[in-house]
Amino acid sequence: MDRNDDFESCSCTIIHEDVIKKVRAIISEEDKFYELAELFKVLGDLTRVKIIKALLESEMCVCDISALFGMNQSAISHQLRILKQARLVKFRRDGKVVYYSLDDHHVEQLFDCGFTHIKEN
Amino acid sequence: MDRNDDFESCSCTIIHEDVIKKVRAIISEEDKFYELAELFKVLGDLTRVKIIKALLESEMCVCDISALFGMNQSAISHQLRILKQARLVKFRRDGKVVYYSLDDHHVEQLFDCGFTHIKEN
DNA sequence: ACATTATATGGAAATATGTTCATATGTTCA
DNA sequence: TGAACATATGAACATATTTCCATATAATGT
Repeated sequence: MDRNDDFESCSCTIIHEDVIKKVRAIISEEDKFYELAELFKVLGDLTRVKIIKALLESEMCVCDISALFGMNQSAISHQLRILKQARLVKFRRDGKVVYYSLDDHHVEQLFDCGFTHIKEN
Repeated sequence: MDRNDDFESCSCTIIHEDVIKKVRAIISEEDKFYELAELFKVLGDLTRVKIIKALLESEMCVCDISALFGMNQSAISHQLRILKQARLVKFRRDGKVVYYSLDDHHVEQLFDCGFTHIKEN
């Protein structure tokens, strides 16, 4: 079952070269996975998850969100900027007030899928 | 300073109370969203994304993964522990070798959904 | 028992991240 | 024009994260 092959980049002596070869292609797609990881990183923060969840219900201004979560306006602005850069939210300005809303409907699907995992464990 | 006492952390005077009321329920579900954010946080790292992608193809031992990515065995072990704690991977021991494999098939769906978002932007 | 090998783990260092504070920007209205 | 207000942003700070190093643990074979 085990193959003893020398492989220079690892000090281990037991390497399954057939497996490595099969899976090696994913390294060439590293950029793709970097983007995916970046997306998940954006979603990997409680404040941002709550903002998205709130925006699933209704568009909201920065001040509403700050009030809703009892958080600093600055903190919310910073987080909205991250969500904006990830193209997850968009905004419209109405006078002094800036309203944010979701820019991607896949987020809901991602959330549902995430919850499915959580519930199964 | 006139301040709305209901929302101590926000000094804004224009608040859309109806919107706040509508969305307020999500605060009571904070634990749920904390778990979701934690899941996304685990997926929000390139090394872990690559490990998962690799394990989608085949079960692999720690050494294989280290060799494949040209990374320290210790780094891989630490990352596998995080994935294990999130119940995303499982392992079996065969002598000295520990083989890791995926423990959740929803991950693939999450990845697909993430890629859909990335492609649309 | 001892050496070897694969993996796990604690600690340290470098880096990344989230929040707050102070302040800037942009808009409205007197 | 200038005051008031909503939002944005840079800097600073505290905390979290990732990797590496050294070493521990576990399994195997001599």
